Amino acid sequence: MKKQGLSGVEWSILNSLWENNEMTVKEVQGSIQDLQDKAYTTIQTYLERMVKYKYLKKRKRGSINFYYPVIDRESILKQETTSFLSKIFNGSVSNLAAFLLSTDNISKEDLKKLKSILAEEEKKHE
Amino acid sequence: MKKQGLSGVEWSILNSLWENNEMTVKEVQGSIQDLQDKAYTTIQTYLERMVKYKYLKKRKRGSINFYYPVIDRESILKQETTSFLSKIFNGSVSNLAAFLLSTDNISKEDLKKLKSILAEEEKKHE
DNA sequence: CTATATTTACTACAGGTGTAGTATTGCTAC
DNA sequence: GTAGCAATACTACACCTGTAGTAAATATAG
Repeated sequence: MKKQGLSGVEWSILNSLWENNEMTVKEVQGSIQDLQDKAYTTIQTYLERMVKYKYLKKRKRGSINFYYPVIDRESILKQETTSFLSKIFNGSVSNLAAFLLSTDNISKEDLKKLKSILAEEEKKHE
Repeated sequence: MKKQGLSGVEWSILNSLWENNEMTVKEVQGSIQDLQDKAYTTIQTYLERMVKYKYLKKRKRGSINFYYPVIDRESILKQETTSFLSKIFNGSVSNLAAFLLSTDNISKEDLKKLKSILAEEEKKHE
């Protein structure tokens, strides 16, 4: 079968690795709240599978494995966003925004930030 | 294990059913491009599993099964959107918008629509 | 009515995914 | 240098998911 999109945990792991460049199993576990109560080998399995699927590579320092990302954050972001938007909102952010507004699912702050981002964009293209 | 989010196909099926109230296997297959070249029983399996997971129910008319949705479109939209945004964009639409703008991944039309939706909202709250 | 086609109900199977156990290897503190 | 702890490598297992085959029931055309 084909690998699905990234799961929440895989995403957290990637975020940690993008920030820290390379990490051991233990460090990864330490950095992610949701993994705190999981078995050490569970995290190991995640990491090994992500290597298998070419999201990561590993390198040994001494006898310890260090994992590091070999995929680009921006391209994954784009891929996940595109697939989400096209699946649910016919590919359109404005549809998403319309939904959030009409159902009151956006915070005041976020709405404000959204407006200011767009205003900013406006300026740039004057 | 836990059911993942809705797959693309499941989403299409739900959309068809929300529009048509109830449909047979054949009708579902006919209504979705991506299922055209799949075996009839593949669609049947999708539908039966969606019944098992309580997205749908079925009712017999004569000896034919008709499937219909028992979940609310809006609540699923909300659930999927929330989980996507929190997974990838820290729960914030403005982060998503910022990403799309900075990487030039939004069409002119969509951007225009987005602005007009926000302007509209502005008016409503005067 | 009977041969054919449709539909259902059930089964199957490979690969994904969350979760973790076990055996072995290697490090560390006496 | 050895007992114990930590890390690696490997294996396991149940449920998910895409895909579909098969047998039995039912409808349909002639």
